[in-house]
Amino acid sequence: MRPLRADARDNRARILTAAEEVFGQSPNASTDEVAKLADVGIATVFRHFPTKAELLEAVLTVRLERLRDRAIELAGHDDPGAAFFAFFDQVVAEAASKLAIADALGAAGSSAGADAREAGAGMREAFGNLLARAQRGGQVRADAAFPEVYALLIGASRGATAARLEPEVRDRMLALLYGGLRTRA
Amino acid sequence: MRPLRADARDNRARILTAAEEVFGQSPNASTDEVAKLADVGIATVFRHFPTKAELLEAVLTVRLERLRDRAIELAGHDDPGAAFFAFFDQVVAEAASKLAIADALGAAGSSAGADAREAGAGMREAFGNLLARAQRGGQVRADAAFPEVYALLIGASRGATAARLEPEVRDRMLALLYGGLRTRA
DNA sequence: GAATATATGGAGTCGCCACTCCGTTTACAA
DNA sequence: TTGTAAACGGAGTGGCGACTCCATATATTC
Repeated sequence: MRPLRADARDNRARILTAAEEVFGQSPNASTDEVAKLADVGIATVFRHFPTKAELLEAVLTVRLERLRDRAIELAGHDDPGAAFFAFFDQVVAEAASKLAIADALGAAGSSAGADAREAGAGMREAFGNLLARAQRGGQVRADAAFPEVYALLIGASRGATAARLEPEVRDRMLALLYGGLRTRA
Repeated sequence: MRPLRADARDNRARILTAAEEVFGQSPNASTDEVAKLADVGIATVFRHFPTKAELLEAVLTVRLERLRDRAIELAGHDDPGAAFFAFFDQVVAEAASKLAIADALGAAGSSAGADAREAGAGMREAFGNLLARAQRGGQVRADAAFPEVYALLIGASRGATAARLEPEVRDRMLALLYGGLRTRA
């Protein structure tokens, strides 16, 4: 298929941005709200994303890819333990301010379109890599397998989101959690 | 106000049970479904619970009270550490099979009617009591304050629910988490 | 076993929201 | 320019779901 016309490309990008904003605030907002914020007719939204689900998936995919990139970036750092926990921190912190990221994390594995599923897999792979490095570096318990560590990541994200934690409480919660993940002194 | 007529009392109870079942499966099911399962007209549901929110709140309240009772019961056990972790286990296990309980936990503190809020407070108090005992018994780190421990409970519940964990993964996740909560050997 | 206050069922009503239709506008190519 | 395929906007449309109305039924009271 031919490349998009310039205005169409612009609109598509604006719609995605608006959707991320709107659904970040309240995940079951209406498509109209997205159109309004993007300053675009409703039909335009549906032309680019034929279904609300596809729009949501696109937002989700963007988020997951961003997290994956962050994980890859952190994998280059000197201290693998610090890198691992920094990533964990960041995911949880963003989840707290953006409701949808936690849902994104949850949905990514199971009921989602191919794009989102792929993005989720990429993100998990990058996170798994951070974990493996931190374990080789002796900073994270070697007997902690990926699935349960990932479950903790999702849980901490969703918990922080649901409970609207004060930042200090969130940090103390993570400190307790990290105590379970770290190797013993 | 006068006591309910016998049939009305029955119906009310059946509606509550049906609602717990239905909303446990999918939290945004329609009121009709509840009516169908309770074998009652829609109007009857709305007569007893004038609003969908009130129906949800009633379900939530029942759940919270049940958890509180369980916590109180466990507070009588010999081993306070075991009691604490048993409660934790149970909440998480139920969350995994009943979607709504986690939402319940999350919503209980903030946006909910007076009944649910009160039930939530009662439950948290009972859980706090379990925690305090386990700390006095030297089985849980004394420096873990209630808010972050509670946040972990919610997080673990929501994480287990969202990720549809295999039971063994869930158990290993909890083992890691408990490692952070327990006092060091 | 009436009389009557209480309850009931289910056919409506109403608003919201995902999605479509089509007449108008706009980017691009020649 | 001008022709035209590509995009656009926004007024529909249809369906769903919360909530109401009221004619009927049934518990309770005497």
